[in-house]
Amino acid sequence: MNFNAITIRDIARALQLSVSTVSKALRDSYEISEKTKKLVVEYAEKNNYRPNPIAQSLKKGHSKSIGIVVSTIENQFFSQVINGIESVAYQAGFNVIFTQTHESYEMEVKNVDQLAHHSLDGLLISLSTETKDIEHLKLLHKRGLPIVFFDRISNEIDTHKVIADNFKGGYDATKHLIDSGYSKIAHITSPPNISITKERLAGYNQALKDAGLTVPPEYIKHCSHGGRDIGEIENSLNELLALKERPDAIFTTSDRITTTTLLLLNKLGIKIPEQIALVGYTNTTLADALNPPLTSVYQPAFEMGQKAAEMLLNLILSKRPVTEFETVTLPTQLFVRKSTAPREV
Amino acid sequence: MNFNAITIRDIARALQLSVSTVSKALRDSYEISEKTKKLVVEYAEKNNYRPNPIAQSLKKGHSKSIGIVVSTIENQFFSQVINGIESVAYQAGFNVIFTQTHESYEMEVKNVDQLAHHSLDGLLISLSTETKDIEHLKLLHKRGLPIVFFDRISNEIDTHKVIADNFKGGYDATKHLIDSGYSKIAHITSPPNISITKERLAGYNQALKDAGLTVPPEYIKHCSHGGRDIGEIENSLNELLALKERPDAIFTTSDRITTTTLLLLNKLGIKIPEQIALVGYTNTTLADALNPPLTSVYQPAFEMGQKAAEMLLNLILSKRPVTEFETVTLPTQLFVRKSTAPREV
DNA sequence: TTGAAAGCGCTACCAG
DNA sequence: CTGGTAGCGCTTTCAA
Repeated sequence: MNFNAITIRDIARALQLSVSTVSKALRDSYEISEKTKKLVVEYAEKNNYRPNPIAQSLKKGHSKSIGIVVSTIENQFFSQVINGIESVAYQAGFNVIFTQTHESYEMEVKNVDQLAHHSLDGLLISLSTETKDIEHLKLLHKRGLPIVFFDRISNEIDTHKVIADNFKGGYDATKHLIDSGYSKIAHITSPPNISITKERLAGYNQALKDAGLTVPPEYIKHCSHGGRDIGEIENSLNELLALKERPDAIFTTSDRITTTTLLLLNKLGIKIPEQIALVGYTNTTLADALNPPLTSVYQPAFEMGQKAAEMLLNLILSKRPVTEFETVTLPTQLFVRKSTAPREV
Repeated sequence: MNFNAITIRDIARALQLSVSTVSKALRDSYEISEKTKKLVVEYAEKNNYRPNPIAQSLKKGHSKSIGIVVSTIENQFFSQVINGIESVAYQAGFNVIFTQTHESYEMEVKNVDQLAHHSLDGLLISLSTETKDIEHLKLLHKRGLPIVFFDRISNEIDTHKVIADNFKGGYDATKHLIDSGYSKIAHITSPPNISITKERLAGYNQALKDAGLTVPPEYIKHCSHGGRDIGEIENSLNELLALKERPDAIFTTSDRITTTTLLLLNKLGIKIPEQIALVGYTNTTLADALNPPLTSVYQPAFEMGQKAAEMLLNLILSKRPVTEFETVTLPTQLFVRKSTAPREV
């Protein structure tokens, strides 16, 4: 409150008391008489006094706020995660400060730096697709900043982590395609350096293997910017469609890649699932209303946010240094819809 | 940085200098010799010194952060707005702190209060659907907190505002339906107390009037929670469908109401637009991929966020009190798609 | 039960 | 050019 608010001093002066007495009275200290307390509290209330949290922060050494770094809020998955984070942070009286990397490593470093030096008590982060090196985080972590990873994590820092079961998500999606009669299954995904890509890809590969299927390496497309621009998704898709051995199904990861693929397929007039089936990771609430209704791998995003926030709060509030860390894995759900209807033979 | 960071004092001690000299050297003051500056700056850099922004805030009286209050981030419109806000705030070196009201007046009051007393430099707000009274904001505004309204605004506070052209959005949508051969046009919208509802409704009414059409009052449905729960949308829709004079088209407002209506209609097996046409406000990027592709009123959400943030920053950074305020109105766009295909007679 | 005073980290004023 | 000191608003010993 820079806008000339009433301070503890003002009320001390008005009541002919000392600053410390007022401070104690406000915090309901046992050292202060009921009478004085009442006097102070009433005056404070009447004049709408609020302690200046900046001063409190400076004194106490913490700011009651946590930072969030995500790639972009304009993605249902992340907005749901943030929603979850906010809900628990709010309950605990913590503020939430957030920034977006737009999948850029440089932005990530800058954001983290800015946040870290804006005195927050903890950091919640999902790495950008470009991020390979996490020195920027290691440094802060070493200096004592509590960090919890979610979604796109790194194993180079020993701390709490929350992820969805990416392997199973990939496995289930692929297996479902196989069970529905598809065998030439392509995969459009994010860059191979980030955790979720590897895990989902592993699930995909395992499902193929378990079914005794093999696919040519050209069936796996990595969008180096995680689908940040439509162009790279379009290229991947076109390349797949141009293959002599054209895939009969596609498994996509991430909201952006999934919905864009659907959009493009529709635009090209390619019938789903008749000409090509589609299953993808997405948290959109509109999967049922899409054309066709889209079989989707859904992640419990809200719960992921809640869990991550809880873990971070634990770290922050813990009296003694935490040395035991856990990685929580949340289940994904496969919602079967028309885009993967059993293949007609 | 509560995690034992290096302070200006540490470096003063290490270099056998005074605190003030170090402070000045760091701020590149003309009073300090080049030699000392170099010494200090190098030491600071080597030891990764960062000024404690909390202390700076306390000293300077501002925090370099702005607060955002929206109903829910899990709505493409708002996430796009926030995206816009963040982009300009970031450029200006401001942090963004956000909270959600979930359309509850009580939450709004609490959030505003919490934010306001968390020492921010300015506030960006879109009112909750429940909000009728804005004393909570008036008070802060009177005390000097810069506020900019966007989307759901109030005229009870004289300040900058950014809105989309809601009247025209409503008018265009309705006129388009009329031009496409529909005449029994219903309207499902938010509660009548919020600005956007009134404006869009006015546009709807005007378009009907201009076409010489009248509709029974039962054609206008207000969802008292702005569509926060599906139930109220479902009820409105069912009531409309049960009317003896059943509407042949529906105009909906807000992402939530629009997409839910589409979902429900699909579920009921009602053909769009054959049995009932649909046009709605929504900022979803998936309108083209919906079943059927949805004619939508699109608001320049990102630009709205940018504009609102710019205005707020102006207010914050302005040396002298601002007394001239403006209300910026951004154009909406009508994207015509299949859900309002010309009526076959 | 109350108050004086120190100090969180920084900036700014005034002396030297 | 450098340093001492006050003070932002609050909490917290320590005395009284």
